[in-house]
Amino acid sequence: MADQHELRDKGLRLTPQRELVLAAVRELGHATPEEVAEKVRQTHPGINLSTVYRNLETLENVGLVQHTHLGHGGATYHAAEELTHLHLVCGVCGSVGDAPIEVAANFVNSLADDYGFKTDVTHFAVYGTCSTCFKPESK
Amino acid sequence: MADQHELRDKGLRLTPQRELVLAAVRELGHATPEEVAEKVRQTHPGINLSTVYRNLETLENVGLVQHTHLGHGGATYHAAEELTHLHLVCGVCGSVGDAPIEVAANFVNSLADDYGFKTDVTHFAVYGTCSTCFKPESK
DNA sequence: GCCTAATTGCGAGTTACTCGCAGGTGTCAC
DNA sequence: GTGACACCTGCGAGTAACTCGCAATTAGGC
Repeated sequence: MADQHELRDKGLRLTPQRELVLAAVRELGHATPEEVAEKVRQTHPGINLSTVYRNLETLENVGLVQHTHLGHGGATYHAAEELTHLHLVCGVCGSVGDAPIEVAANFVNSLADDYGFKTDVTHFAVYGTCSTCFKPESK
Repeated sequence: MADQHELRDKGLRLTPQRELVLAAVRELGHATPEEVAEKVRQTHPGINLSTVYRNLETLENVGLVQHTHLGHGGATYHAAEELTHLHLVCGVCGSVGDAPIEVAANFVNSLADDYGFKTDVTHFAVYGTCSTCFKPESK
């Protein structure tokens, strides 16, 4: 773990709470702040929700985690090194699927060429209907 | 306006408040529930925020308006007939640009072919950095 | 070990909605 | 035009998800 390095470089400290928040994000894959808090409480019951929110923000500034909007409204956090796929959110069943970012390569390039817009495909989910829900349920 | 038709078909009524909410959405283009409420209050000051929220939801069920996630968390509403473009949200300056849905056609097709996922590109914004913010500001 | 600034926990405050209820009012039937 | 009913509205209370200020604590450099 060279996480300390990332933090210290910015004059930040590596506290037990911060380590636990980062570990929780890494372990959970996708997680809302509340889920992270719950996970952290398993090993450090006294941790405050504010602390979780603040650490998530701090870790994001440092670049160790990133947030994504999967729907509803709240943000979902990921470890930065996991962000190699985009999210397919099904509006019917609510499931979240993954797809490699390469699928969007052409799309990203068109946007860059035609609009000068540099897209971060992983930040927002891709909304639609998954194969399971789209197939006419017989009837 | 055949809006009445859409509503009555589902046993719903066309009240003045409902009409105003729909008119406000059409006039504003993109609007948050609060912006809609403010707009409606210009001609009908007594309208309640709950009423705006409920009507937005009702109109969405009927298919006259749709909501999109442009960022932050809250939803933004559009008249259904206006949803012919996708939104390019700049993470730096916060501006919202438009691009025709055709740009995403290939992307949507790949997702459909490879994952059976039927994408609704307009539901979530496309996040990134706009041309203005991306160009190194001289300096 | 000491000192300073970054952090934490806590409680209060804010924002954006959501809900239940009682009275009001479009619509349809006649 | 009149009546009746179910849909709507306004209102106030309630909730979820954060955010903030502050005093006490503690990581890290020396």
